[in-house]
Amino acid sequence: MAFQNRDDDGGNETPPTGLTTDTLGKSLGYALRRAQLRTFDDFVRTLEPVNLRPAYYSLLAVIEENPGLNQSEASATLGIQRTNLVAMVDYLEGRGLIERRSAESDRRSYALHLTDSGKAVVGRARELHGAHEARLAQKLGPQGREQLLRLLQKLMD
Amino acid sequence: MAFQNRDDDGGNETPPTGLTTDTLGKSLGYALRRAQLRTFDDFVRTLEPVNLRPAYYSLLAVIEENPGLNQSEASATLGIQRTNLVAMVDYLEGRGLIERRSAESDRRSYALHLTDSGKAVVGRARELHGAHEARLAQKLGPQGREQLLRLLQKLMD
DNA sequence: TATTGTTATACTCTATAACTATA
DNA sequence: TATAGTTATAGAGTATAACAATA
Repeated sequence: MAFQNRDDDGGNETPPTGLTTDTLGKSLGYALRRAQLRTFDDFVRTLEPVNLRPAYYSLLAVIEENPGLNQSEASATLGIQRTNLVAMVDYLEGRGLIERRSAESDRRSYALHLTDSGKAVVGRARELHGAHEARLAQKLGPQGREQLLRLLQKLMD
Repeated sequence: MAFQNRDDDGGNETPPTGLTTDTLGKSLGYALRRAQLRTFDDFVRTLEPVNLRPAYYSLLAVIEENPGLNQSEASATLGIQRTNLVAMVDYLEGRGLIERRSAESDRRSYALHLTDSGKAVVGRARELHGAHEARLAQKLGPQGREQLLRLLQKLMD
């Protein structure tokens, strides 16, 4: 830590300026945010070969695992607003990765399905995702990853 | 976990739909993102009494700890673009919480300082921030917080 | 030449209100 | 009445290019 602090303290940010950031350096919320942003950034670059943003990949993955679900179910599962999901579905449908099939049981809703092309893309994306997760696991160590998952789960309660 | 899964697996999201989310449920990046968003949301509400967004609070805190720093230093420390910091400084100056003093050594830059009003507000904000951090610590347990900080630090390497 | 602050701009993500067609 | 999908819209947050003043 090339980062001078009057009083010793454990985990701290390492700003490139050499300035003091005691308040933020001691903040768990801030550490969580910075780590998430850096991890997310790596993931965004990871998915570039398939030209998908993380949210779009997550939508494809949910459709793959729950073929025929409707848009309300997809948005609720992903924590996205129904209204904001529309453009995402439009986009993926425009790329020919998914399709809206009119549901026979409820004529208001669409059943979402992957196309063959979509299945191929999500398969390739899943490989890239796996490499990203492996990179994180390597940083954390074997049991560090499980520890982190458990602690993050506690934050969700 | 009121959330059926064919195969047993440890840490998983708990979507309100009952749909399967194996890919996302096993993803550390996704867990990190969801936990950060929830934590951030709590922090946003925490700061409402002082009418400050988290980024503005972090700027006030950095100025408090490094009085006289310039905008480039502030933006680099916080990981914000210089260009995007301008409106933030404008806003806080407009509220009378900080001031731009012309730096004698370098006439291009401003020295940022808290006003007396700014010191009072950041003091109150720090109390609220402390309550937020205490809430997180309670969810994680005594040593859980330190574990999490250490693991997040590993992600930053 | 390089740096500080600045403006303009654009793109993504997110949130709300209101509409339609169905249920 | 309520729900599924949709449109319009607005607010954050973030990113790049270009400029004037100063170093």
